[in-house]
Order: sequence, then structure tokens, then C-alpha cells
Amino acid sequence: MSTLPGRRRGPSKGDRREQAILETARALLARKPLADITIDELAAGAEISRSSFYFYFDSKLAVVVALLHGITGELGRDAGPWLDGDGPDAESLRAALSALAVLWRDQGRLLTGAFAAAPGCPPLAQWRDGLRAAHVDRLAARIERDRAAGRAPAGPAPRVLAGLIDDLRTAAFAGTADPEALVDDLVTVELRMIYGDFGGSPLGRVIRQAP
Amino acid sequence: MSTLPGRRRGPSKGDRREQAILETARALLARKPLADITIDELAAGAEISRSSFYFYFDSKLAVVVALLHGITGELGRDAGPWLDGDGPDAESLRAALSALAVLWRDQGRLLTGAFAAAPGCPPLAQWRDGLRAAHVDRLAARIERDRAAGRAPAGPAPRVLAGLIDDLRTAAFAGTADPEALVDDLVTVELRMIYGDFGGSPLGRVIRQAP
DNA sequence: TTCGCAATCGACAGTATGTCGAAAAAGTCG
DNA sequence: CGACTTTTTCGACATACTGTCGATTGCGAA
Repeated sequence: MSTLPGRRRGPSKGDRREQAILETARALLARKPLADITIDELAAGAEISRSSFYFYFDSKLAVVVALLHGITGELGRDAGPWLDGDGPDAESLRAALSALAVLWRDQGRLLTGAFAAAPGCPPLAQWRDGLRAAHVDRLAARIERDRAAGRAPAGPAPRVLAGLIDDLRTAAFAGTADPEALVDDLVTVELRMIYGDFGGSPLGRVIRQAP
Repeated sequence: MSTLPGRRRGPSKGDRREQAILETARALLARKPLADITIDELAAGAEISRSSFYFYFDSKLAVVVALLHGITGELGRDAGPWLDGDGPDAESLRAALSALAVLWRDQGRLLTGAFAAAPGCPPLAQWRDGLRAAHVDRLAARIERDRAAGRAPAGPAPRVLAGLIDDLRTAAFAGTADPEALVDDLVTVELRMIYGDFGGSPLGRVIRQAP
């Protein structure tokens, strides 16, 4: 079996160094954007020479990929109830978005850098695409379910709509210094994108009326 | 009065060269992303040496800024009827989005590159912010008008909502190879974001019902 | 202890950016 | 036409990063 790309192999001695590099990267990302971080700094932070850095990682982006692997699991965390649920369930959507916002608050520079560098770096692009696809697939399925059951109005193809929602999240969180402040508004907006309808609507109609 | 930053001054001889550089940049951007374009290529395209390039522009980004100046006017073109109008006017919104989509279709690489490089390049950031502010201001005012007149339900603060809509547009157009195909769906989605309401809505209610 | 792999580093080579000062082309004006 | 100024051009440098190679050191196991 192949280990992570970049790292040659072996058990544990230099593993502490590998950790040190990751740790340094995390620390630096808290202070400045990815583009401003050089391999020298990463190596210095781990107390090795610049060329030794290449023993552990193939490039700066490889470090990012490793860092990303550590948080990929959390990216979808708490989204289950919303994605597997039914109808305009504001509470479960808020839970999903809150968890995501916290992640963006803590790892904003990493995520922004990763998304920015994705085109032109196959592994990053693949990571981004996989993440997006996972979200879009489930959300599109949810939309389809709701439409079939008459809980949501017709509209853009489910996958397209789901894609737009995913884009919106990323853009919104990437563009603000305080992602958590956006959660409530995103809840409203996403629900409207899926369930929103209004009298002048060209297609579809109001499914449920206020009592 | 100061001319465009980067260009020293003077009348006309080397102006053709300046144009040649811009033209080369345009041509190259049609084939590859901004990040893959080097100053050598730009200079070669204008048939001057690399160091002569610096006589005309301070950097690659300065060329981008100049290119951007040429299309900034078009970015808001055809948005007037929508932004100055009233209510869920799908037709005028579609007109605004169509014009924008064409621009993204033709200048996608330039715009994507500009948005990506904006953080870390003050002039680009300023251009982006100005553009966004102009759109957000007018759209927020429109939302406010509609809400005051009872044509739109309550929801996120107008400026925030307008910001989200602006983010969505940029993200959606930047992320697709065929912006025009998204126009109809964006029309639906933006209208829902502003006017959409549904039975389970926590706030607000259906303003107009289908006959 | 000695063999082999993990780990480290210095020296190089490559690519891109940006700066300087000297010189060549173009204008200008008497 | 010449002298003089301004525009334009370029080669030579200096700098910053990236990535590669080969030699060497450390260290654990047979």
C-alpha cells in the first residue's frame, strides 16, 4: 500500500518533523495567506534546512493537502440531519451551517488558499471537486425528494440548484471575516432558494400557505 | 493630471506598443489562465525585450488593471432597468444577467484571474470592491424599496442580502464554462432570494398569491 | 560491528521578477 | 542641418523562490 504522496516511507523518527511542518503551516496560516508562506519558513519552523523539507513533502501544496485531509471529515459534520431530512427544516440547516462557519472561522486562510490554488493543482482540484460533489449529490437528492412529495416548488434542475447553493456558501464564507455572523441569513436564503416561491413566479406555485 | 499608473507619460510612439501589450494579454488570456502568463510572453508578443515591458507597465497585474478598466463600464451595462425597477421583474433581471453572462463568457479568464489575485494586490482589490459596492448599493436600495412597499418579505438586512446575491453571481459565473446556460436559473434563484417565501417561513408571509 | 535505510544538508540549476544605467531612436527648435 | 531634450530600448545585475542531486551522517537491527 502506498503512503501519502511525498513522504517516502518508514515509521516514526522523522514523523515528529512531519508533524512540526504541519504545525508550522497551521500557525503561519493563522497569520497570513498561503501565498505569502514560503518553504523556507515552513522548514525553519520545523528546524530543518529548506532542502530537508522536500524529504517530507513534495511542495507547499502537498502540505496543504495533508492539512486538508485532517479537516475534510469535519467539513460535512453535522450536515446529516439537514441533508437526510425533509422540507424547510430551518433548525437542522442552521446546525449544518453553524458547524461549517466555525470551520471557516478557524481555518479560513487554509480553505481560502486551497480553493484559490485548486485550479492548476490537480490534487487540490480533486479534493475540492470531491467535496463539492458529495454535498451537491446529497442536496440534489433532497431537493428531488421534496419536489416529488410536493414540498418544494419546481425550479432549476436539482443538481444545478444544489451547485449554486454550494457556490454561495463558499463565496460567502470565503469573503467575510466573521462567518458565524452570516449563518442566520444563509439559512433564510438557502431555504428560499429551495422552497421560496412568490405570486409572480413564472413557474410553480405556493405549495403551503401560512395558516 | 496623472495618467494610468505605470506608464510614465508622453504622446504616441510607444503607445502602439502599449496597445500591443494589452492585445497580447487579451490573446493569451483567451488560451490560458493569468497565472500561467509570464512577462516574457507579454513582451515577446509586443516585440520588445522583457525589460522594455517595464517601461509601459509596472507589473503583470498592472496590465490586468488596464484591461479591466476597458470593460468595467460594460459590467453594469443593462442592469439599470432591473436595479431601478420594482418587484419581481424577471425580464429585466434576465436582461441584466444575460449581459453579464456574455461578459463572463468572453472575459472569463481575465475576470477569474482578477478576482483571484485581488487579495494581495491593492489596485485589484480596490477595483473589485468598488464594483461590488456599486452593485450592492443599488440592489440593497431596491430591496429596501420593495420591502417598504410590501412587495418583498422581510429577511436579511438589504445590504447583506445584496452582498450574498453578488457573491453568488460571481461564484457561479467563475465556476462554469458556459455562463449563459446559468442565466435562467440565476433569475429564478435571485428572485427567490429576494421575494421567495414559503409556508414554513419563520418570518414574513406570502405577499401575493397566485390567482 | 557492520549493513542498510532514514534523515540531513550544501551546492546547483532553473525560472521569474524587478532595477539600473548606458545608449540608441525620435522629436524639437534655432 | 546640427545641438539638445525626451522617449524608448536593452543588456547586465541583483533577488527571491523552487526543486534536484549527490554526499554524508545518524541510527536501528541482524
